[in-house]
Amino acid sequence: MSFEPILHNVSKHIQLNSKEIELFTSYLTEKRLGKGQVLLEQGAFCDGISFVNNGILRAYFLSEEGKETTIMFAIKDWWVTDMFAFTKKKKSMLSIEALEPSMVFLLSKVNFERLLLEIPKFERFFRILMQNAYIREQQRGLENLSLTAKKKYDIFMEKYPSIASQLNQKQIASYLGITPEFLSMVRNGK
Amino acid sequence: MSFEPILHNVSKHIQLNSKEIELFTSYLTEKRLGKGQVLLEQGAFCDGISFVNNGILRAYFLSEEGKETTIMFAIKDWWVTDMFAFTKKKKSMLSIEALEPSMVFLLSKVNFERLLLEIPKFERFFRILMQNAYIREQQRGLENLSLTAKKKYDIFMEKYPSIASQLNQKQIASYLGITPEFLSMVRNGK
DNA sequence: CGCGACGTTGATTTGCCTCAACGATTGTGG
DNA sequence: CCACAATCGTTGAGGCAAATCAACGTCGCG
Repeated sequence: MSFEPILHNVSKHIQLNSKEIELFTSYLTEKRLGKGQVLLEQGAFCDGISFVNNGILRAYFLSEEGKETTIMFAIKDWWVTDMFAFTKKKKSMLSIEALEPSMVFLLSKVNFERLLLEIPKFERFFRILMQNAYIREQQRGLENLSLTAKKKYDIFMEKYPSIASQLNQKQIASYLGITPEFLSMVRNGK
Repeated sequence: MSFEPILHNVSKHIQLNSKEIELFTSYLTEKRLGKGQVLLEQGAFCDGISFVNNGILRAYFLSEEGKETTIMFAIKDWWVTDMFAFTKKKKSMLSIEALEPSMVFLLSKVNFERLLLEIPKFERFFRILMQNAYIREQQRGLENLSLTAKKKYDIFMEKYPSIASQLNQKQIASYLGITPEFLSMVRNGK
């Protein structure tokens, strides 16, 4: 169990001394997920925020009509949670599942709050994280409103090639907000 | 020129002493905008982040084909900027205009950074702000991918009645990502 | 080997767009 | 205060992007 990847991630924005590192890592729980295993279930409470050490996760919303919409994929070096449920202490809107065997470090809600109090530098860290997440979501929202499926697909492939290569068509389609059948058309240029 | 509204906004998440209040307010610039006047122009550099004291602003993207997509409306007590351009020091993707005579307090990029260094509590404040913005955008993105125009309209009207009442149909349509003509259909249930 | 998930293709339908015409409302100069 | 233009909202005809549903080939895996 090496903390190197998560510490490297944190060090992108803030510097920790050895005492802080010790405290921070003591707040983390290692969690291993098999393929298809669920990290968070829609409707359940969201106990924390996870850093992906390795593997690949998918966060998605399942509508009443049974339609799945993928909110995000998370690979190595990404943080993932249902931020709404996490923040507002409401039941989760999203499910998060492992698409491949994965390992995450879970920072529980309680430990998250402790961490912010005890090492205020983490306010800065998460401020930057949230700011970037906000920018990404806004950009994606704009693309979804203004672009055609083909262009959205091209952008996705260009932006996240390492993610895309691990996904099947159904998963990509559910991220783009189109059907697998139509994605097939788009890809083969019919 | 009263700082009361912006101080009240800040006090929702952090407490400032009188010295900090003095420093903070010294970093703000009052800016008055006439109806239709532009706060930020697409392609220009984004000099700061603005708190809306009164009035109503609209942030939108203008595509090469001439199609406008509204990213957000901002009324009293909201913060608004092109977060992408602000953060990455790139040229602005968005324009921001006043729909009515408005007054904002501008916190310049330089002062923003100074503020974070000099009063680290503001890291917390903006962390919470960004976190909420992220949640909003993610939710909206989900709605846009999974819902029909009618439902999106209903949700918008329910969520932001005080904003909606100040908008004409073209503006609402550009926020929902549909044409004004189609919004007319939706409204009159044809 | 055979079954079930995955991808492809086609026919039909639907949600929304485009363009154009036309009333209603607003604003403005005389 | 009126006349007229400009903007705004409505309606309709026709078109296109994407959905739906169904059939079928392929492949990996028990």
